[in-house]
Amino acid sequence: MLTNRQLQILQVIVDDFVTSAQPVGSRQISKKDWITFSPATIRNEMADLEELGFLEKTHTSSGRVPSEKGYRFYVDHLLQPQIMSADEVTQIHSMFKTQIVEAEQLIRESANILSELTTYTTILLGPDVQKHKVKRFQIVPLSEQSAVAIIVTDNGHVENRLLTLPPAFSPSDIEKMVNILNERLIGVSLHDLHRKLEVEALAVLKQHVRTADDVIQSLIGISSGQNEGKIYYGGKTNMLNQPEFHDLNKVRMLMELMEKESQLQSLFKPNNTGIQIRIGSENNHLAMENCSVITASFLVGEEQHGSIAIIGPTRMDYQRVVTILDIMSRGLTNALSQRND
Amino acid sequence: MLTNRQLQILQVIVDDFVTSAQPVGSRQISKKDWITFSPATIRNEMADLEELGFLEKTHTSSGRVPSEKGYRFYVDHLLQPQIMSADEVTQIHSMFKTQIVEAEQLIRESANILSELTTYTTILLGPDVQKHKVKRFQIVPLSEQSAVAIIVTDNGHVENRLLTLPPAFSPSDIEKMVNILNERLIGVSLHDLHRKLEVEALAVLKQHVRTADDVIQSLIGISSGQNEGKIYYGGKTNMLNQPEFHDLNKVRMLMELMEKESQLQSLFKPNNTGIQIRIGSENNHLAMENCSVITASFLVGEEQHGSIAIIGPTRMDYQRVVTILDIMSRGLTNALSQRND
DNA sequence: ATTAGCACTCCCTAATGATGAGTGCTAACA
DNA sequence: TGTTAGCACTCATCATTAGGGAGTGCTAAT
Repeated sequence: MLTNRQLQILQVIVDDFVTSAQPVGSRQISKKDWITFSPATIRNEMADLEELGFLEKTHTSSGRVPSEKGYRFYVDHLLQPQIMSADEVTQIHSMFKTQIVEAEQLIRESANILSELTTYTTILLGPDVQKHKVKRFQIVPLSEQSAVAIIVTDNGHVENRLLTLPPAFSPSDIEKMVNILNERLIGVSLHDLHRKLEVEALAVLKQHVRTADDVIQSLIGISSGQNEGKIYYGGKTNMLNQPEFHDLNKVRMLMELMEKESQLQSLFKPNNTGIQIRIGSENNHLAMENCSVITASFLVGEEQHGSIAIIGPTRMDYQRVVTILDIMSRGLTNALSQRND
Repeated sequence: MLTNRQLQILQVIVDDFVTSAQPVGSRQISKKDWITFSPATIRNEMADLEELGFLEKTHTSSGRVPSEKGYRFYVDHLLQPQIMSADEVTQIHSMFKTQIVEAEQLIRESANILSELTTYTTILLGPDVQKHKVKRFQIVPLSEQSAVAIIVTDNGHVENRLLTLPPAFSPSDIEKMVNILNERLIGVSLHDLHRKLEVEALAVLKQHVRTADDVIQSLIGISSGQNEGKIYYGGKTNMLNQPEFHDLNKVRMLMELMEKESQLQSLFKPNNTGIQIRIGSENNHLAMENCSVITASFLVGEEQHGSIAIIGPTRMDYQRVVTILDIMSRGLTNALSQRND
């Protein structure tokens, strides 16, 4: 177990390093007026803390830098709720107070405000579309050969796809088809739709409408199309301001990672509710070795939830981000759940 | 007017510099086996070309580098159609040969292939939504208080927006409303829709449906929402590989520019058809001082068109990009116009 | 008109040394 | 016994220096 003095020192080192990005030395620590012991004592304690794995040196005669284990300990035991400036609180709340506009607009705005306030990068994952349930099918013919299929889900999401109609596919065929689909598939989640279409609907439709095969195939495409929630970014370029990303290679790896939408879910989605912090290698990804991710989730309606991830260097202002994220996720839950009652 | 020899030298310098990114000296030029004169002669000619403003030196005793004027002359007079490798041609054509999938998918894919083939960054502006014409209105109620309004356009684009219904807005009210809208507004372009809704529809609707005010206001929101075509990116990180972007500040400026969707239209949209090249300061933007943009447009259906922009350093392989872009824009026009017949 | 030769300029790199921040250790102190 | 002052040592950083090399401009010879 760490002594009280060691806790103090660890705390100062993390706090100082987070703001200065410079290794912190014994002298610097001793200057804090609530630190009563001398640099020499601090040096001894630091040597111990290093032996225990909480601190590291960048070279033999440098000051100390928190190790991953150090950060981990810090966020687990040393985090203190931060007081935010009145301005900032207003900035967040004002967003939620405005007449609730389009949900998407709100989410987009949130991502921006978050990255503005934190100076880090925000990734906001919209609720998983797969859980939405079908509310209505619709097929709108465009010409002899083409039409648009539309699926409206229970919470207002709209999926659509262009269909190529088989020759001699009449308007009445379309009507029949839409009716059958609406009879049988309302309430089915998009996730199940794929299978249901293939197994049940296809058989029934064939009885009523010839040449429905191709059309159904296209419809199936809708459900399997984009199978994850939408992704919103905020402050993508913020990371370029962090000294740890003056290395172009790191920047490139990170950017490439963020372009690959498929990976984002696994990397940035929290595995349960509440605020979660993943530090450096805990992210299990080479490009994120020097990054920490703080995630939170918010509710949309009753079941569905989106998630927010803030990505910064491991030398991140954890306290601040945690408080902001907490306020923000609650705010979003409020705003997005009341609209669906 | 430039002598034949000067033309040759300018051409070699641009070609060499484009591939090597190093200032090219007289000795290097004389090594080309179709160059018959000596380094000394070349030096004299280069001095003349510099005086004329086509070349620059990075320092007193360096080789020469093309100036903007040099590039401009090069693209205007020295560009020769490039022969592409069979592999590359196949890669492009194979994309168009596959069963025509979703238009959006095709465009997205194009952006990726383009940036892969060119090693530069691609910005692809989808057709201007404002020109689409309304094909069908639809309002799908979700609950007592909310509904989704859907507008399908003539070429299959779907716009949608959540509506908050006024209290006691009955299903029959919705039906009435949809009917009126469909009667009056089919064929109107999204661009005009805004005004028509405000001026004509509002008045008529008020007569038939009380409390339609708010709903109409929301509908108006659809048309004025995103008023430009969709934007697709390809190879955003490609520029990081170019030596001229080893400077983090330039990278940041460029990235920030590309995030600001509002600016993209004016910067990357060609002002008429055909392939256009804007070099360095011709882009009229600080962040693009060291960049060139090559743009082309493609047709979707009869009137509408999207545009492609390739962004690279001024030291860009103009010949190659121009040929690729030409193939690609024709291909896209073909693929996207036949589907609408 | 072209070219060989040569002095000159300037970038780039590696080597050198001085400076200073910070440490670990030892011995003195309370 | 825990704390602290003192000191030798390490290492990054920065400025300076020197050598090498690529390339030019000029002049004189062809």
